[in-house]
Amino acid sequence: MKIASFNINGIKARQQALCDWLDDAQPDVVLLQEIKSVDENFPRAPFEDRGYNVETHGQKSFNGVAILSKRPLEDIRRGLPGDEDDAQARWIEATVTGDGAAVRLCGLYLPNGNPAPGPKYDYKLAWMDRLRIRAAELLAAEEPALMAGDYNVIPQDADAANPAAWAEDALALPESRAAFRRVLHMGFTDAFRACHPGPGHYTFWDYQGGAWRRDDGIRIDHVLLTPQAADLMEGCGIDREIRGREKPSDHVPVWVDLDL
DNA sequence: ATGTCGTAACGTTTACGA
Repeated sequence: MKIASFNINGIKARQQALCDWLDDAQPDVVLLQEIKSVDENFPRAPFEDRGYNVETHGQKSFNGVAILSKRPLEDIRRGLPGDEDDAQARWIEATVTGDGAAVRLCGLYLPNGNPAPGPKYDYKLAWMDRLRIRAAELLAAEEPALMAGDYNVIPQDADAANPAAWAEDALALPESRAAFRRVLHMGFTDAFRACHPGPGHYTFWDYQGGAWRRDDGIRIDHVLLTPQAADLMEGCGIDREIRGREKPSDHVPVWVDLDL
């Protein structure tokens, strides 16, 4: 089962590009971030026509996450637990069952956090602490599960073409990296790193300054696997090529193939 | 030339978030 994560930067603007990629890549599941749409306005038809079930958790203008799945989605939950006053749509969960096993899917859009320091950075770190608590619950279940999405964290200098340019940025500050490591070290596998060690692999290139042309990218979209999911991994990749297409998102998909 | 893009709004332009 091919499961992908893709920050599409606006579903209205990306509908055609997303459909073109779906037709090429044929993922079984896609976890979407930054749909920038309320649920009522999400264009479901082009995806349902392609055989996907669609579940959204949107808000007006900003953020918003969704799941597309060729197999039925069960036990859907919206919102990251731990703060009932948090109105930002950044988390959605569902279970999908393969031929053998089931996997719990968590799609996330972690706060950017800039400018740091400041209230937005405080919100990012608080959100990461809530993520850690939900992650601990997933591990305790001892079942296949994954948390995939735009983490807005550059884990190590090797995950940036120009790490010096990001040194003071909320995506790379030591506290951001420590919070990400804290989750990883509980027992998750960074799926892409497990398959592809070494530098030069990115999932985001800024629209500005010719970042794509210069390959000035960063790796901030991640798939974290519980041990039971990691044992099922048959491959992982980044669909880098689509960043060069017409009207691209500034992110590209990262995917994992699980033997479910 | 704050150099790009997407979204919303008292819209033919500005503000915000990224």
